[in-house]
Amino acid sequence: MPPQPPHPSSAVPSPVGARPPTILDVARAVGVSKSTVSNVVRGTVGVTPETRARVLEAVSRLGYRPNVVARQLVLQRTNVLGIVVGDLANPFYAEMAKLIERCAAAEGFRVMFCNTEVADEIDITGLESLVEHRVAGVVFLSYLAGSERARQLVDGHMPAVFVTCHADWGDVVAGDDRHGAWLATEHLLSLGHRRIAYFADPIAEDPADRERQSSFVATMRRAELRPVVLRRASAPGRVMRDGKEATFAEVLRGMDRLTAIFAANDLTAVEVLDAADRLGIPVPEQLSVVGFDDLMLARLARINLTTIAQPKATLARLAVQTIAARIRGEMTGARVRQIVDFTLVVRGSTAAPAD
Amino acid sequence: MPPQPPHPSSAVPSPVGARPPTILDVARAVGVSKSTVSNVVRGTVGVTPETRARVLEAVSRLGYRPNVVARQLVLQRTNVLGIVVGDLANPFYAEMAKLIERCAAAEGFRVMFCNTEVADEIDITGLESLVEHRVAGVVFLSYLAGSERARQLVDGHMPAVFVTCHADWGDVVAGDDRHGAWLATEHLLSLGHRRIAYFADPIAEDPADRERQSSFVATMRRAELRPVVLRRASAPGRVMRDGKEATFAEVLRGMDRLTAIFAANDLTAVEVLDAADRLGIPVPEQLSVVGFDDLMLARLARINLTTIAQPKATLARLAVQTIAARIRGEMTGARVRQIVDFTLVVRGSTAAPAD
DNA sequence: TTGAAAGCGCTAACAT
DNA sequence: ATGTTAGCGCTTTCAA
Repeated sequence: MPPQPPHPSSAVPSPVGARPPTILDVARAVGVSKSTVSNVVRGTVGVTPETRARVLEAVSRLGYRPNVVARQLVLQRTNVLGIVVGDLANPFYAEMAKLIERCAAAEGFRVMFCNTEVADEIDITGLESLVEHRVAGVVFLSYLAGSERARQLVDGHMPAVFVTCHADWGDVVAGDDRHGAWLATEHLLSLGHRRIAYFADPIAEDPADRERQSSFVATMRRAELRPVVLRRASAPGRVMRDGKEATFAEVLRGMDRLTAIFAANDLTAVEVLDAADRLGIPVPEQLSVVGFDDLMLARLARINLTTIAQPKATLARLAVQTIAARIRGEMTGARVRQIVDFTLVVRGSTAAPAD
Repeated sequence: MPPQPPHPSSAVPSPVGARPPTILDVARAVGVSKSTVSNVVRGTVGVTPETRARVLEAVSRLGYRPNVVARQLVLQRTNVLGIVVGDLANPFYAEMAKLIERCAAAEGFRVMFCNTEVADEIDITGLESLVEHRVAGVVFLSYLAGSERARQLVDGHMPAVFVTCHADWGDVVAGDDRHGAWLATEHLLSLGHRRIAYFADPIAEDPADRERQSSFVATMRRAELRPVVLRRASAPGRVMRDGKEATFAEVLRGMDRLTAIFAANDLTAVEVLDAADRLGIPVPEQLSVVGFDDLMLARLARINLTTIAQPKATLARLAVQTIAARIRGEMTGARVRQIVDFTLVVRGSTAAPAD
């Protein structure tokens, strides 16, 4: 669409006026040296109240704002954190991104986002750009192990923290996925379910997903039950079971006669709810569903999903505190794994099986 | 929670090694001058293929990456866009943020987010920080008119574009809220509804909300019907009607005997669905609901919300193209308003009224 | 085709 | 208490 005619009341917008005043402009206006202005601006001691007042007056009169770029160059460090996130449109990452931005601001850091899926070995231009901007550290909200190029770029150059994901070359802040999956599976078992399937995340089968899956399998085996693992097939409404494609209906009603499904995350769980609705299978009467993440969406009356809640605010806080401590050099030595607890949130999508 | 003991296999992480190589390191390694390296790195003409090859070899051997901070200082401009967003946890903003980040990357810009609610005259430290970082331009995803301080900070210093929000001092890329509201209201009218209410956004009653509301009122008046306007009260399940507080049930079943509600946005619409569900009022049989935005969540089978779709990808693209053109000086002169079309998406939350 | 040198705006050590 | 000065890493004339 071509630009519309100008708005009636429009003025010429910001001719992106003369360059913003520098510290030298202020110094000249007051009749002092750059250093004095610098000292006032940075709030260091040793400036006469009277000089300080004159400087501050000029600062506000000229609208002076320190040029962070110049400061960063001379200080050899930035106050910018790089945030690598796989998909901001995924509410889980969006919530985490917001929390991290808030915590970072509280610690005096700005954030630069990069929506590149680091899974992609090919396109890590986003990360490269972050590194070229000399971000003080990188927070990975998603990271697929074995991204050697990503590691080369960051490791040894700046601190990295992995939040709800894992790598062996940086600090990790994550939940205990094995425990979470155990909570979910145990909840279903204690309700009396025996024929339970795990529905893997069709998008990113990352280490977290694999942990959840293997913990589900182990828990089922311990109960002497046969674990079934499903994943979405190419076509909607179709799933893969043991490498063989089938319809959702076949799996649910067929030989497995499933009474419960534990989904890798809430988004996947909602897909399961949708499929069940379409097939006329009532939840939770005929099918119990458990999700993972406790997205806002799981709380909606119409969804009302039993799920495993991640303490997002805690994860974000720990991640930012950790990387801030590394950046400030307050924390040195071996990398650290901080594991937070998941909790089971029982809502309306689970009940005792009918048979 | 205190840091856990180090991971068994942990090595000391990135001692944040020696400073990254500079252009001078490369120059010395090859035995040429800084300028030559600079010319090679930036791909300018006039370098012997042979020298170029030797420089590139050293670049990759030393792992040299240009320092964008230094480049920005000398060039007197950055390739960073500031994005001001009210609430990243709101899926609409999250989706827009993602799209804008993607478009910006395609145009060669990085983005720096700032989750400050610009409504807040008090806390615009986020915007201040963006300005101090000398971002090349600011994209406002939410802006409440009258934020004089925000205007002071940005106007006249760098280009600004307002996406799905409005201000009279920058370019605007938005949908036609009046038309969208007309589409929604007309849809309900054509289904036969006569007693329809508008449910205002309880959070941010911004200009877009007011446009939708006044268009709803005008459309109703044109049909010689009485427009009802509701907004959420302090307590859940309670609403304000004409300044008087009432329960949702009273409003729906009481004197207004509403058969349809047009909500300011999808999130508000979902609140209405929740309330109706709790009251045992079937949707759409007893109550039709229309939302606005077409969030991913509106598509879920369990929500299945009739709504007005914003062309988010188009909005993001136009916004980034516009600000990029301003930054590059390709676009000068009066500010521009680009208005995109909304479309009605009919789903299962609307039907003809029962009576 | 390549090199030397100035300078972007700021901080910090040192001098006054 | 304030001023002087030397860079931070890079781009960009201008010379060679």
